Amino acid sequence: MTDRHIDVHKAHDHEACIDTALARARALCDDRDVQLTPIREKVLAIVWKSHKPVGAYQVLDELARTHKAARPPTVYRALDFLIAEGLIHKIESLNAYLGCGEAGVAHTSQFLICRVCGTTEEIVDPKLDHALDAAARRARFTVERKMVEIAGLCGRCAG
Amino acid sequence: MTDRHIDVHKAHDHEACIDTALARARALCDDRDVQLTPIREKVLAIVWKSHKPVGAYQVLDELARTHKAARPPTVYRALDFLIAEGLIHKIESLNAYLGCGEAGVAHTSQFLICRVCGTTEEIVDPKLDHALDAAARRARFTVERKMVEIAGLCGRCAG
DNA sequence: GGCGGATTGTTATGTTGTATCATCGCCGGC
DNA sequence: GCCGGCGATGATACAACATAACAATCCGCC
Repeated sequence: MTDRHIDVHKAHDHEACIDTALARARALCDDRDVQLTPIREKVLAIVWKSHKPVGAYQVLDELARTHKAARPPTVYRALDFLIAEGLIHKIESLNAYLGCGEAGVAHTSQFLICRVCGTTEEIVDPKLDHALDAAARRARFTVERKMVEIAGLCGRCAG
Repeated sequence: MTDRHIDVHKAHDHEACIDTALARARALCDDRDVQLTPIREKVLAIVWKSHKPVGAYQVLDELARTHKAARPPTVYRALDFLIAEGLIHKIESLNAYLGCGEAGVAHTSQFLICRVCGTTEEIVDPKLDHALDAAARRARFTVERKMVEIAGLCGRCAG
């Protein structure tokens, strides 16, 4: 496999980004015997159009261009499916959705969200993950879902 | 100062909890020369009625019992003030608000949210905080706001 | 007395997310 | 062949969360 950990802040071949994500999604759904239907795939492609979280109604607007019957439930059902399959994440502090760069790999939601350009980078930091687990264990808490969202300035926007 | 790190999952004198929070808020606002007006204090008291995050419209319903003119902006303005002064936190994954147990002390938002009973514990974990900073630094990211929300089962509900 | 800033009142609207029931297409059992 | 079930989608309505914009009020201060 090629290195998927690209720097989202730098110029890169984003078409390839999207293609990789879609191909990966198809493979994962196939493995799991779940259906990546045309609607779901279109929604996934829309979410992947950038490295910025996208709102559900923004997805709806895009989807409606090629799918006139699209309504809020159409979009939310697709988003729910994609989240359940680990293909996208919800960014809670923005009520928006972002393609998962680590689909198929167990990991925690950890994000760096640039306040200026909106670009949101998913990071995978085992030490941070371990610190989360340790904190929960200390409080006798059984972890089901971990959310880490760090807002601020990306290197490009700060520099 | 008495130990304010009580175990929110255990039975405790919650009236004292509220009183402490309100007294602390009054003192902090006084120090800072900002006004903890009756509306703001009422909203703070409502948020502190439990250790579960409370929605803005739930606050509105409560507030309206004693303050007929209350409307959504009334509540959101009070909540915004309380957040700005560090007296409450917003729990992003629930769109709800929780009294801050560490008001006046610089700290990161770190929460353990029980899916069953709703009780949400604020934790202050310097190691976790450091791990967040380290992860951001590694990505050349300037941190402005850190949010950690861990959802799952509290010790009581896990059995 | 009146100016200015902070707070609250008031109305309307924008944004995000769900409930509910109907319909469709497919596939396997009989 | 057909029928029953299931997963997916269509369609309407509504609930929940949040803000815009402007008016009115209060209060300290010159």
